[in-house]
Amino acid sequence: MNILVVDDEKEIADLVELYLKNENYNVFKFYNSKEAIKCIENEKIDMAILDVMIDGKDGFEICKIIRSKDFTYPVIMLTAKIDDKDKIAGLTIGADDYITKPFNPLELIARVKSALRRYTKYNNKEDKNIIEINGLQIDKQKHKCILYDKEIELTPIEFDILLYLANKKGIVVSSEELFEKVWKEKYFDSNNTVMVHIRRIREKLHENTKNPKFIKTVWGVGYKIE
Amino acid sequence: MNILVVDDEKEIADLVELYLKNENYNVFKFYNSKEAIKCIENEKIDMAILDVMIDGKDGFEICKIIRSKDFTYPVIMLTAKIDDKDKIAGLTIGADDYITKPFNPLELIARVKSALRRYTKYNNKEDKNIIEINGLQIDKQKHKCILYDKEIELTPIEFDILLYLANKKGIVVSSEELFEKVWKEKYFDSNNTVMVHIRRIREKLHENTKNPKFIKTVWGVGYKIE
DNA sequence: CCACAGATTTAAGAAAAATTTAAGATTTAC
DNA sequence: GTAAATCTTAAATTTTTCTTAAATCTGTGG
Repeated sequence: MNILVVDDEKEIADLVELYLKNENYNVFKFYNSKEAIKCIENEKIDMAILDVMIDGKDGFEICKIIRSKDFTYPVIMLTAKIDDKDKIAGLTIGADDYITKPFNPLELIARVKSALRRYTKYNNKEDKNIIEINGLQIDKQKHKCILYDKEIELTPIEFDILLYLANKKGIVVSSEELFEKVWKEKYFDSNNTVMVHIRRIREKLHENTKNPKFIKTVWGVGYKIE
Repeated sequence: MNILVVDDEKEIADLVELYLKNENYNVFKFYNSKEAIKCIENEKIDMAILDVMIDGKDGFEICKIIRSKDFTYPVIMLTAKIDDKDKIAGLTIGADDYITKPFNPLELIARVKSALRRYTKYNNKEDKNIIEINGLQIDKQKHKCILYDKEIELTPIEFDILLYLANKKGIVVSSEELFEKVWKEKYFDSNNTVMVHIRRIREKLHENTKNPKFIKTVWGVGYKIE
């Protein structure tokens, strides 16, 4: 992991470098913005730690440059101020976190790790938008359903039913509840439309009729997915 | 842990999101109440942080909606005012805590953690949804019965009978009471349907016929579980 | 130890719940 | 405005569960 560190206060920059190297990160350290900007263009950077440099505002500038070049890695700003407004300003130009000086070394490391964790996790998968159950992936955002790497085409209602069940993984849901949540209407008796949809979903998921793997029937109660 | 954040001030919402993500919470963030309300219905939320939005009162409304849908997760309100009356109003509609802006990030996180700790402790797993008796677990929500880590498949009536007995652990229940509670009908004489069900439950629980471990017969009175 | 009331077992038919099917209605997309 | 896709309805079918009733077993008091 390569971390860019920029601070015109030599002591601070050196200290940050020390802590990071201690954790086995590779550090590109600069005391001015000019060289740092070159580095941004030429090296593969995974994260930046920038001083806001109260007077010169170099830190903010560097952050803007990073984002303007479409790099998405995390940027942490260092500042002497403890003003919330400053934080807001920094964050709106694309910084991910803020650390006020003087900082606790452990806090620095914790935030660095946390930011990297988030970054790599986010860059790994479309994470939170996908629910995974046993090889069945439901992507809420893309409104897609993937079974063992093959997309299953579901109609809107089918998708909603499956999603509702998946969100309640393991919990039994009655036809009535399912109907009222998906249709947002009152349920009336002898309405087996939910059942027909369940049937079609099972068909599309290639469920074994006698022993479904995903949508299970709980007699006298409802359905559950697990 | 999924946390819903709603604030029409983008900077504040973004800031809250940042701090929460830093602590590895999953955040659903909205700048308006309309989408947020949809989210409440469709996602599994563990906590909400809402701006009171002094003028529009959207925050209060969202809180009311959450409670009206019987969600019990904690709700924290954000407000610029430091007016005690507002606090009282908020708390009476079901908010759990109050944070005044500008807030200290550490305070925010501390309150979030504290509220979640309280909530999850109260809602703790074996909570009121699982009854345990001697290695026999009855999970009402999942409608499951587990004996020594193996699931036992019970029919609806069997499940209800076992659950009724388990809820009255140690207390003797007559066939008549059992029938009327489970079937919700009047009991008539020479009705041995309850007994047949008891038999099948015992069979499924692998009860020793001569000396049942769970459902015990109290001669001339009824059954009890202990 | 016998009588007998209460409890259990059994199996088969009845009932209830879930599934399947297909046709017609509705919605959506072009 | 039409065709295709999707949804709803209703009836037939299948599956599972429940009830009944008769035969059998068991604990209790005389």
